[in-house]
Amino acid sequence: MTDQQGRDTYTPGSIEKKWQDRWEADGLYRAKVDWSKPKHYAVTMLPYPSGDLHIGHWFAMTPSDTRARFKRMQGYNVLFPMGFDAFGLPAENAAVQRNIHPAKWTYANIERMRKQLRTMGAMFDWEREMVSCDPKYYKWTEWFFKIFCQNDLAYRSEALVNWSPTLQTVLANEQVIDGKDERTGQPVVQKLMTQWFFRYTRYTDELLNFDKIDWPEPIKTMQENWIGRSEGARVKFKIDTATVGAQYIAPLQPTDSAPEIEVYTTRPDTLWGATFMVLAPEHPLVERLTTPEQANAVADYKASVARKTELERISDDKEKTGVFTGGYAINPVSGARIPVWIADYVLITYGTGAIMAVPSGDQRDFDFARKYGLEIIPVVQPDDAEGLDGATMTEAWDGAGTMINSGILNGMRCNGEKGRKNPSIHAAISHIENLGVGREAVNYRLRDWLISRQRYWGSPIPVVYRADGSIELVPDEQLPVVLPDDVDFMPTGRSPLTYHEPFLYTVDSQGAPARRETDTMDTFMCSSWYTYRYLSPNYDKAPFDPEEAAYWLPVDTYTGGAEHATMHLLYVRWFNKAMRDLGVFDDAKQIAAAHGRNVEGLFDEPMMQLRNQGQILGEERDGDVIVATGRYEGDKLFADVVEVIERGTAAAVRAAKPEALVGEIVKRTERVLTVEVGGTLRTVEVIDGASVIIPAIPGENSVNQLKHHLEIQRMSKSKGNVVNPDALVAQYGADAVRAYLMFGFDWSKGGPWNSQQIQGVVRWLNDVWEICTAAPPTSAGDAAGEREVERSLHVTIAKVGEGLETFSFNTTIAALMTLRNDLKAALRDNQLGEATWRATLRDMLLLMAPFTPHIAEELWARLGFGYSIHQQAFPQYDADKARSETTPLVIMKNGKPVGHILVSADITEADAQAAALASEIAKRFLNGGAPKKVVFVPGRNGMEPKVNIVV
RNA sequence: GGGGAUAUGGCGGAAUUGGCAGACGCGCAUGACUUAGGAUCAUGUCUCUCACGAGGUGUGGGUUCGAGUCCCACUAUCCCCA
Repeated sequence: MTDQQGRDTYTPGSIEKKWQDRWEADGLYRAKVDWSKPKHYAVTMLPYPSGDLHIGHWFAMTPSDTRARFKRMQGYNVLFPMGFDAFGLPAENAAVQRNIHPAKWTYANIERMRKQLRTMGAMFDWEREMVSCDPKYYKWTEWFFKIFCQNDLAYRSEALVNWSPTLQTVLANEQVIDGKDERTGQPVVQKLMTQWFFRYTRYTDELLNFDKIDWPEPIKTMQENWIGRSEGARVKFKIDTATVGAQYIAPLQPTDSAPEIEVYTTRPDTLWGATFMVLAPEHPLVERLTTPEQANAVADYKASVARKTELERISDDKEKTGVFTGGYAINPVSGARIPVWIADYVLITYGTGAIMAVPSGDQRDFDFARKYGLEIIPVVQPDDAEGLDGATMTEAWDGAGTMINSGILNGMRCNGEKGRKNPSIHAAISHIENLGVGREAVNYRLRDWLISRQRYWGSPIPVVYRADGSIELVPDEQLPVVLPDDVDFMPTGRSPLTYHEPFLYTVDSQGAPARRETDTMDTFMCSSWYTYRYLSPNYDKAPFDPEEAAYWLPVDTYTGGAEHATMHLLYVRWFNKAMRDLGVFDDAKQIAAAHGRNVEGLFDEPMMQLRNQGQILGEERDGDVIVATGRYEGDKLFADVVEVIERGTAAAVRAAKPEALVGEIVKRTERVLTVEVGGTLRTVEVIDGASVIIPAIPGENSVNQLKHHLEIQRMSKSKGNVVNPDALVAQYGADAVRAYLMFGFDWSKGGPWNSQQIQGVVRWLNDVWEICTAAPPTSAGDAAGEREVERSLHVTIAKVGEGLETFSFNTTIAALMTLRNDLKAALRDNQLGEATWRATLRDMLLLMAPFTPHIAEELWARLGFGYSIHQQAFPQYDADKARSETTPLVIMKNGKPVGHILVSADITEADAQAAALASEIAKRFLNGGAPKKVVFVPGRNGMEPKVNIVV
């Protein structure tokens, strides 16, 4: 397109596809091992192929691409691959609901997303693409499972699962809403089943060490809390068989080992205050402890607990419930006979599944004891209280104080610290170890990684079960165990593998009949090693080619959402350590050493630097303007009629109905609306059964449909607030979308989409286009003006280089816009000669190339520079050129700036103080008096020098 | 419940070791060019004040020559996990 002057106008549609095709045809972004160059391996978290590229993908990937491009211009050999996390539940749901095979659905989505991803203009090396549901990928997922099994990193054990009695199947956590199956609404119960686990806990201590990696502090803190290391003791409580004996439903036999309940506690010093015990209802000793009188109560309670989710069980806001088993245990230090209860707030999967309850020291135990009338013995006396009495105390005390009622610990100091740093704990551990009733122990909140999924669309577990129940791993030469294609998705909710006979019935290595494992692996398993597969997605001798790994590993920069802090980002670290210890990196290590790389600790961590981006939310919108009528109680209106009206008619309606409340909804919490009426906020509660009238939405309306002001939500199709990147690219071009996503947000925070603000970058790109496509200036230029532009350019080079290094994309584009402003002003004033104009545009385009690769390449070509701009070096920063000869000297009075004078940029402290004191500004407030103090702040990093005069 | 974070104009957001708060942009206002303007250009835009000045980064304290930034207490909001 051309404008009135016959010049081309900027039409991204006509240049972007052209360059994308050319770059691909030329293999411009192929990354090949080149030991003569430093490498940079950048990865952005791989997408799930949901079928449509989302603006969130653009927000995550294009800034990562920009930084990878920057690294390339800095001289690194950069690998920036892309792939698909292609196993998972949505494909299976599509199969059930729409009768499409998961593979077909997934591959169609991948094909579509590949096309969409190409419109980003990113430097992905597509020849390295991996797809996790491809048998040549999951062959190695299975292989990893095998080597973990062979090295005691995988084992079978029981775990609670969500079991649907109606469907006779297991449901994933995300399929269970409020304890019910999200599709059928039928109740779900917790059931113990045998499943596969990885020994996550093997590496807990190493996972707590972050010395080698540059990861965000919040992520490290979250991983630490997630692992939850605590120090304390394991203590054994004997069951009181003497007093209850054969009354138990399942009496202990003389041959049974000593009946004991083991607990873990971080506070062994409070052992004397343990007045009862609580077992998880699923604890194996419960049956043996239950007396006939309590049998019905215990059975009923267990049944009710099975219906609760873990979340419901441990949330503190609900009242604790429990049932007495009828059995007793013996407190090992005090000898007291204490009752044993079961309660839902104790989980079988955590610790030993049993706790000693110290009501005087733990609020949950305290509440429980008060509710059921159990004894409370205070054992730590706070310093400001005296004569604590279990019968009258009102809350538990877990702080510092003096030990009381605690035998040999009496009078000892409890300093409130954790572990052996606390003298009372230190003494208690020694005591119980001497008595032989317990030992010091470290406990982790982290549990082993449960990888079994009762689903079809996942990597098979390469295991067969022989007739005698023994387990055999499928031999390597039979890998991968392939998912059968010809499966029926019956709407039972069960995995079709469980009734696919050719898959199910097989033979073991001796030819004897055996059954295949029908569970598949957690998809987090697939995404735990994809960064290695990128290196050689077609390699068939190992998960990756050691020649590639020796050069590229580890990942230098990993980017993605912080929501993966404790799941994916911990799994990848665990996996990497397991791989290292099983020798998976040994060949790569040798090759790397042969090339002179320092291999010490090279494979200890998978990703050296991690940065997180935030999330793009739906666009903010205005709230509904409503007319509410009803009954006032003070200032609050209980409305029985709420009607949404046109914004413009509010004043008229207000005049016509003075008794009604008319205004915009700024907030809504359930049925309570906050309504802005002429600048003041009013509260409206919409009563039960009130009529809500929303003319735009026909039919019956509910209070939940009222829109409130600035409502920001995650984008979703049902909310109708999805921002479609394809449409934006068609309208503004990929470069503008890339630039806006980087400019309009703090990348680490994200925020609500705003469809207006993209105009800023659109204007920027139009300006750059015009500047670069205009005829060269004919003026000879003006030395001072050219110097200013040169200075502005070098300030920009510094800011862009620094901003890209630190992922500060928004300030970096702001700097480029400032350069645009300076350049435009200089051109308008005819200050630039052709040589300076050309040199400045050259560097400006180089600075823009990582952000807006297409327009930069196009203008680069039009200005006659050689293809390709993306193979050029980043402009060299020259501090002398960025320097200005004079600088404002800020004069401050008591720390407040009051004005400035112009001085030489390299002014000395003495000169600056003298100049400041002599200035008219200072004289005015000094009034001839002497200053109390004068502080000089030297100028640095582009900041002006300052003189603070204290009066 | 546990954990992580955030709070700055009408809006998105800047602000290096504490050193001119509001860069850059959106929007808005005024003017110009136009048949027209949702295009473009120019100027302005934290608040109060004609001005001189004064105040100002969720609230209340503190440290400092100087605090958006550091410390203490509080309030509100968002995210994650179980």
